[in-house]
Amino acid sequence: MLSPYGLHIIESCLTCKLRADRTFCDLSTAALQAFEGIKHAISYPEGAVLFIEGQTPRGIFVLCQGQVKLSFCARDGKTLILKIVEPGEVLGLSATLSGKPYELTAETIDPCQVSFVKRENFLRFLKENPDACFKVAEQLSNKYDNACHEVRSLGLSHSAGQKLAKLLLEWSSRHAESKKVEPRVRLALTHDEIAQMIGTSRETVTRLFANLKKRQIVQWDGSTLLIRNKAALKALASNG
Amino acid sequence: MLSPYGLHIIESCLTCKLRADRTFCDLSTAALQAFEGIKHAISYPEGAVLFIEGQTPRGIFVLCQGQVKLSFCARDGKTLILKIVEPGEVLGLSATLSGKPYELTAETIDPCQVSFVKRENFLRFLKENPDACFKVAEQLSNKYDNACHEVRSLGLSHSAGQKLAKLLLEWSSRHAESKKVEPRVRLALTHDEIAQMIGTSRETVTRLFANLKKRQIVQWDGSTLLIRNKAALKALASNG
DNA sequence: CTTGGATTGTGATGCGCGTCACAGGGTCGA
DNA sequence: TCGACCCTGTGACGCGCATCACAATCCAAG
Repeated sequence: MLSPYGLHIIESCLTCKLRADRTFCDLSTAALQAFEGIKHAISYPEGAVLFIEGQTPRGIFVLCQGQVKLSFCARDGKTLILKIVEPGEVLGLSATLSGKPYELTAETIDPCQVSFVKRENFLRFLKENPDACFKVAEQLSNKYDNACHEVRSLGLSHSAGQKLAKLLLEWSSRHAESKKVEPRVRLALTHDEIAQMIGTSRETVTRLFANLKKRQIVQWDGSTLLIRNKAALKALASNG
Repeated sequence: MLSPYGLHIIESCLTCKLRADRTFCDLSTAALQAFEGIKHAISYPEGAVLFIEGQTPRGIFVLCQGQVKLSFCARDGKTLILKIVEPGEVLGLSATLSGKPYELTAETIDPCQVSFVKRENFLRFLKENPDACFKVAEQLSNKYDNACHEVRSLGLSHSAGQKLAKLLLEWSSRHAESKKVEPRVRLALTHDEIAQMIGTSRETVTRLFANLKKRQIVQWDGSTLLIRNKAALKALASNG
């Protein structure tokens, strides 16, 4: 079945084949059926905003397909990207649980399919399904761990170059097509967005990449990045 | 009863009078008894290390009394303090749940009383006590929220002065003795530690304080800080 | 009271990088 | 095919702050 934005919609969680790979979705049969009863499958185009930091939480969004950008935005327009979320992660979880405002903004960067659950339904669901509650704790652990890494990177790095090196290494270990000595990373982000991920300016990113290229450490191949000298990159990233 | 380090030890969670005020500890009777059966009450002197980032998780530490410093440490010795933990918070929770290494280091800055629970016991306890599991999720929400604030502050601030202003305002809203126009904050931290909280150098903190004092925005009174012009401080902190 | 160690206060210096400004390319729609 | 728009590349300039190097205090312990 095709949705408005060209997605192949997964109709039901009960028959979803991707479920086993996903931390949260792999629930007991009973919990899964309860979840199926309260969730709404929604499709979003690229650039849609799921929620904005500061809003009172309406509920959670389980990302089924597509990618979502999580970011903080300052009043002067400056933006900081916390991470790009992959399918399987639950968004708005922390705020929905605590009732405090969403702490960041979630915006799709692809066409996305999402399972939305209203706050009161979700809280009831958790009370009635202990195993789901445990999964939620696991999800939150991962989120916390992730945020801690960002704090480390932002707070302990000595230079923008160091932060960029760390980011590239992280990508190569997460998304690389192979575990080879020279990993390739598909990269759909602009220099501006990369700058927002490491808290620096666009020009600096451009200059850093130019430098890395000159020193034969990385190389562009269309929209994929080839890391030619992982050791050198590690040296740049080290300490912190 | 007095412990080695001059603490008034709370013998049992079942009779602990502070329980109701604390997010995690306020469990159902059944859960509380189960918890009582697996916890170990431990006392630490000032400067004791509960766990170090990178260690495989041994279990959780519920802070009953005292204060604990959570920090990241880079290989070059540079340190970043994430927060000072107050009683009631559960430490090492995320790592214990996920099995991943502790993401930061926890060190007492007071004599502390702690309830320690071994990892396997704690996980079993959670499986058998759904309400505790929910409390854990709440705790993790708070931790995540907290980490997000730190990311915002580190990543979106334009200057060290801005970060310091934010920190002082946060303290004044959390620890101030009164809600008055000129809040007082007890402050046991050195300039060096404050620098480590906002990711800057000690000298910068000294200079910033000198500046604030000259402009009559803050004022020292022994070990308490008096905020004389909260509006000005807010102006300095704004944006971000 | 004295001494030694931690804490605070200040000047000088230099580099990183944010910011402004503008010049190519690449893409898409009219 | 042309213009509008977004992305990338590069130079110039200047501020913020890390760093080094001491001096001035403060405090606890002998």
